Amino acid sequence: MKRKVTLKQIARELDVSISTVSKSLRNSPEISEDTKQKVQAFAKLYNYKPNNIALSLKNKKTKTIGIIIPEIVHHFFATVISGIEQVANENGYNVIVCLSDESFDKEVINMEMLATGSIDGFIMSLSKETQLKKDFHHIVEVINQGMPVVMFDRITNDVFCDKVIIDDQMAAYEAVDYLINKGFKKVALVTTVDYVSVGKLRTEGYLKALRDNNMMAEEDMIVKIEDIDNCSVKIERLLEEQKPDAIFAVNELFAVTCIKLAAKMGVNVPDDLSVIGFTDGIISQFSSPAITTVSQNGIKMGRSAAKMLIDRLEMEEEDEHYRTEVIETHLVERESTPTL
Amino acid sequence: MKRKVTLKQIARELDVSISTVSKSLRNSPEISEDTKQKVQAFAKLYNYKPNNIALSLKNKKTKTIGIIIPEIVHHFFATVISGIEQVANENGYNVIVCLSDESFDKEVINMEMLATGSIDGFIMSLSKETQLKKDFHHIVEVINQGMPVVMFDRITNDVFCDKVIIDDQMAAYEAVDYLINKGFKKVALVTTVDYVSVGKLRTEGYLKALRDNNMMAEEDMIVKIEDIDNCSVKIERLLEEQKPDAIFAVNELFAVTCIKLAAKMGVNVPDDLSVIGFTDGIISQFSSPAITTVSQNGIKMGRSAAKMLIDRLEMEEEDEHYRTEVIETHLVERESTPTL
DNA sequence: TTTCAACACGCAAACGTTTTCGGTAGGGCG
DNA sequence: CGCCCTACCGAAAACGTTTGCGTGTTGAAA
Repeated sequence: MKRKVTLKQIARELDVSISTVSKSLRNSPEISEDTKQKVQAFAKLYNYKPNNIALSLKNKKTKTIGIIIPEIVHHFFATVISGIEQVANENGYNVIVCLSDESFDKEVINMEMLATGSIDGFIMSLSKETQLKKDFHHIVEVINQGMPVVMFDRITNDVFCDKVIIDDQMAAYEAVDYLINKGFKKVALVTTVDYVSVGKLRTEGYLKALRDNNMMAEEDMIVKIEDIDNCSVKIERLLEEQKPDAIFAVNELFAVTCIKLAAKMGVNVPDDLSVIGFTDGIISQFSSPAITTVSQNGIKMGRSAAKMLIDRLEMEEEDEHYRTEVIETHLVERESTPTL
Repeated sequence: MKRKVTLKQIARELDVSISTVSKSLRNSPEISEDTKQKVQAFAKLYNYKPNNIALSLKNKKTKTIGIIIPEIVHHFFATVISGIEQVANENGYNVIVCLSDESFDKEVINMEMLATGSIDGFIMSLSKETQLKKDFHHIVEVINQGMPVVMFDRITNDVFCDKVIIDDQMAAYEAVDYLINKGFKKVALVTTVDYVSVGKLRTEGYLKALRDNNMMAEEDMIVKIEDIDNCSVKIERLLEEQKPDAIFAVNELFAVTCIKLAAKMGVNVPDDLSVIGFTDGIISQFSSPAITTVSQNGIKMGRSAAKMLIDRLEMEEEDEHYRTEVIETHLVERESTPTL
């Protein structure tokens, strides 16, 4: 087992100074061709690679991006990471991933852990608990220390930083408008509790679409789901008592759950009921029927977030002007809505 | 904006030496209570946290685990990361994730990038291209440099290191045996090309199950899929010409594709055809019908891999004795096989 | 022969820690 | 008064780099 070789070892071996070795390897004109050749050959032979940690310490930059997201077993977040990783890779950055598990405390701990030198900047999406508590001091703190933060999807307006989002309200609006234009009169909404920012925005889009089409929003046509594991009763009650002819669900899990429950009650999708989901993930693609959905391009969001962060990291004088990029969405029509 | 404070700054401010500050913060008995109090108060006030990079350089350990996997937008790999992250977190480690994108070159580059000091050890699953080329020099190299590697799922026997796998052959055997015991006579196999190690093992399990039940394996009952995007014709031909009464698919994507194609041809699952998949992911759970599948516990694999790696990292004298842990699987019975 | 530039290289600082070793001052004791 | 011990603190090395600057040698020009 040959351990990693350092400048010092090469220097000792070749009987020159450390700086001579370093300069030779970086092809400095200060060093004679002779010496350079010798050093470079030796370095190649022993497969010398400069130590990243030492470089990080010296340069005060780690070339590493910290990602903090609620969970990773989740199609959307996985695609975002994928997008981030692409751009990071193209620019010589690594990504270090931390999971908040929807917990405020874990989010704080992870941020503090990474903020002490491990990374150059953050890309993050808020945990539910953080959105509920509205406590963002940990984020403000790292920003004040001069570390750039880019937030995506689950963001807050209480923190000034770069952001990447979709227009949740508009996207929901268009989906619901689409249903209404298809002639549906009783469009229900299956959404999250209000403190989840994106859920709230999508709910607002639903309401606005109804209003603009002169339709009344009815309390009973809206179900808010706190916990996916026991939401069946609420949805079943909706289907039974209200008999909606269309449902807009704010994520694909809700959408597929609606379809499954409907099927169990003998309600056929799309013949008796149309369903539109949100987020074009695996479920929407492979469930039967395949689900019409608002596509939210995670790769693009990730790429965009990474680009914004790296741009900010690599500009010389810092810019107090933060940007919010809005990624466009579009409706993917599949089998859960009428085809004509 | 207040930048991060260092020992040196505290020392200057309090007019003591750097070492006094360091010792005070670590509660050394060498320092008087008075001074300790003063320093600790000051440090707390300015929210001092030791710089990770400097610590890494000094201690020659980064408390970071490198993960290299083929892709992340993939339920199984996401669950494995999740498991790794759990154990890593419990032990004060961070994880840095690199994607090989099924490319040999990217796998090599990523490994070399991380191997130069950024991490303490690897957890990885081989890319398809690497399995095809059978070139593992990059892995052997980092191991020879004294950096521990744990391989999971897509492994090779050509490298000596810790491994975490499932018994692919046995799991496949049991699934096929299950089908045969249900009375099915024409059990087809939808698998990958041979160089994917897990695919090959599952194929062998299928063949062995047939043999042990005195059934002939027929060439025409086996389809090997190279590229998921245009596999329809092969599967349709299988369904049409062979009319199998059961299919064992080596992953859930193949399974759901079979079901969808069957449905299009008027073949009902499970009435006319039974299907068993592999990997209990989102697709299996939410497709209609929900798919009976061999469950491969990604969380457990990830946890196990992380534990093996950290154990090895934290033991004082190094152990040349490598372990291979086999995670148990079990069949999750759902709607794509007969219920009685 | 002296002087000066150019060339080739080494020294040392710096990044932020931790830790070993050494040093100083004061007090107690003989 | 002298010695030693203890309590407290600082200097410096070490981790592996990069780089500005100083220095020595050489050759050529004066």
